[in-house]
Amino acid sequence: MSYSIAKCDSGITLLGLTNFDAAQIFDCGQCFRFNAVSDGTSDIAGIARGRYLRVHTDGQSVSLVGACEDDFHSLWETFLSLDTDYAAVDDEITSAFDTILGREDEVIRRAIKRGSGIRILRQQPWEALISFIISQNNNIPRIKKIISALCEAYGEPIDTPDGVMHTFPTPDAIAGAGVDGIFALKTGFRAKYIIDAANRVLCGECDLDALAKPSVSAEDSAAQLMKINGVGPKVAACVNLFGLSKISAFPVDVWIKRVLARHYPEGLDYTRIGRYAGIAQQYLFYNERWE
DNA sequence: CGCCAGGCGGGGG
DNA sequence: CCCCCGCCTGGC
Repeated sequence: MSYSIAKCDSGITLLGLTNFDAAQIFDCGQCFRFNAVSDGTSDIAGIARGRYLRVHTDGQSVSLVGACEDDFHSLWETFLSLDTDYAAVDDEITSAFDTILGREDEVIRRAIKRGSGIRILRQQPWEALISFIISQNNNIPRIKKIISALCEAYGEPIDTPDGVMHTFPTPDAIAGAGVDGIFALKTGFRAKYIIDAANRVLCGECDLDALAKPSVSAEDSAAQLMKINGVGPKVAACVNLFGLSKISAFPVDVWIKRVLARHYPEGLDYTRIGRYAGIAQQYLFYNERWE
């Protein structure tokens, strides 16, 4: 999985990086704030961790446009999960499925092959929490629209090469908006959930930094998150997986239910997949969603 | 018009 | 404990 970092005219280039496909990573539904840059390139750009990131892909190499090495080590290496050996992860997932089913599983092999460029982004816990509360009973275009409106209304503006963009609003900013302010952004019945989340985070009742500690299990973390009104098992699992680095979390949504019914009619005990279950979930999801 | 979209809370059986 | 309904909104 070794790759090298080089400076280039536009930023930094990552050479020899495998298991990395920007289109898959930013289009597999884990993240709602990145989009194709509309300038003829197939670059993908957005705001993460309060900073602008633009990913350019050119054949074998991936470059982070406008980034310097310090940015890479302090932000993007972690955000993009480049410290994880996905080839090793894939092997472990494959053998876990074989063990659970007691046979060679072609379904997970195909899903891994198709989604081989996916990496789980390490998003900020607070952003993941609000994003997946908004995602419930909703579709991706509208989720993106609502989150964008939320950032424009209550985030901080930052200048980028693509114009003014906005950071994700703080719990304080969202709580200050009140239910009416959040409802005005077309969040519908989720407005009161979003405010409840902000209030619980602000008063310390929900301590996201504490939940992010590796010593806190995914189960304990989910139990804490589900005290928030509007957070059930699915949203909690997504926050664990995408915001709290708890990669064993396995969100079960309608697409995964479809996968289980169609491809594992004899049943699949996904609680036995193990420490990389969340990555397996992404492969299965991606394979089903964009079949 | 009705139905659905990456769920969840609340009520009734 | 499980099942089922309603829910904001936009797109079809």
